Amino acid sequence: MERMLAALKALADRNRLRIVAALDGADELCACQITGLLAVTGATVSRHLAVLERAGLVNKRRAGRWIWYRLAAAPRYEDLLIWLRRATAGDRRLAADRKTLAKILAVDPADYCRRQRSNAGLACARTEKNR
Amino acid sequence: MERMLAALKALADRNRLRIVAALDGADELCACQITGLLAVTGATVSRHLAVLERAGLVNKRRAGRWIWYRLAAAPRYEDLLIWLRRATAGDRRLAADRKTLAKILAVDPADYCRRQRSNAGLACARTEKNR
DNA sequence: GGTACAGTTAGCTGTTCAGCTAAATGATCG
DNA sequence: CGATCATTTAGCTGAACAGCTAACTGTACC
Repeated sequence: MERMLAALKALADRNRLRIVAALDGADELCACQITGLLAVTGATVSRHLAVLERAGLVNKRRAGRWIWYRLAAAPRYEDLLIWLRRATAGDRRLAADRKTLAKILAVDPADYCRRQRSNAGLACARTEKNR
Repeated sequence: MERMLAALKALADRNRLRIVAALDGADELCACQITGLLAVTGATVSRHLAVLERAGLVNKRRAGRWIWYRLAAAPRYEDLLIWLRRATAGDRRLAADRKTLAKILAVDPADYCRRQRSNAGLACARTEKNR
């Protein structure tokens, strides 16, 4: 029950749900790309990713300076993800996220991270409002 | 996304998860029986049930003095419940709840509610600890 | 080795929320 | 009607937690 509750609590947050949906579309993203997508601080994203990892929902992989995250292939969460996909099917916010993510993925990750650091407000970030 | 988040938040609480599991076993329960099961205040149970109802997870039905709750038959939450059943399959706490619930259901509801009011600590309540 | 860089951790603030008690509501029964 | 009973609402307290800034930890590149 604890593990299950951890998973539900991990998903019961708007930004973490957006992260999971994004990872479900693109299969691997670095923390920096997710930061750009959500338009929140890197520190905040880092904590969200830690919550998702502790719940066993995502895995991380270090590659040099970057850390890449992907959805965990846990049979335990198979049905949950199936529900999640259906329930998010027509969602506007997530549709917008997919468009933003496509723009982010079109750029080389190294360039994207550098640009994000120098210029806090990117195209994707400017159009989003949190809360 | 809002409705979905509401459902996830509703389930991301130990006692509400116990309520849903209980309703999934016995198909209809009155607030008083749930209060006995969880061993918390009636006021607390009432708020939990309101959260579950607002999320569309349960329905209520008034019958005289009592109010009966049951799981909503919403296709929207079908897959979620499927996952929930599998994920809770071997859970000890919920197994204990099922035993307690059997005892509660063995008594006439009217008697049960009256007895609960006069004597705060019932057999089922004494053996449970919250948090 | 020093600098720059990706990500994390620490510490703060404001909000949300689960639990309680006490008062209110709605329904039955004498 | 008045009493009683099942449930809800109001108001409180303490814990959990999302967001931020600033300081730290590794890693790569010069």
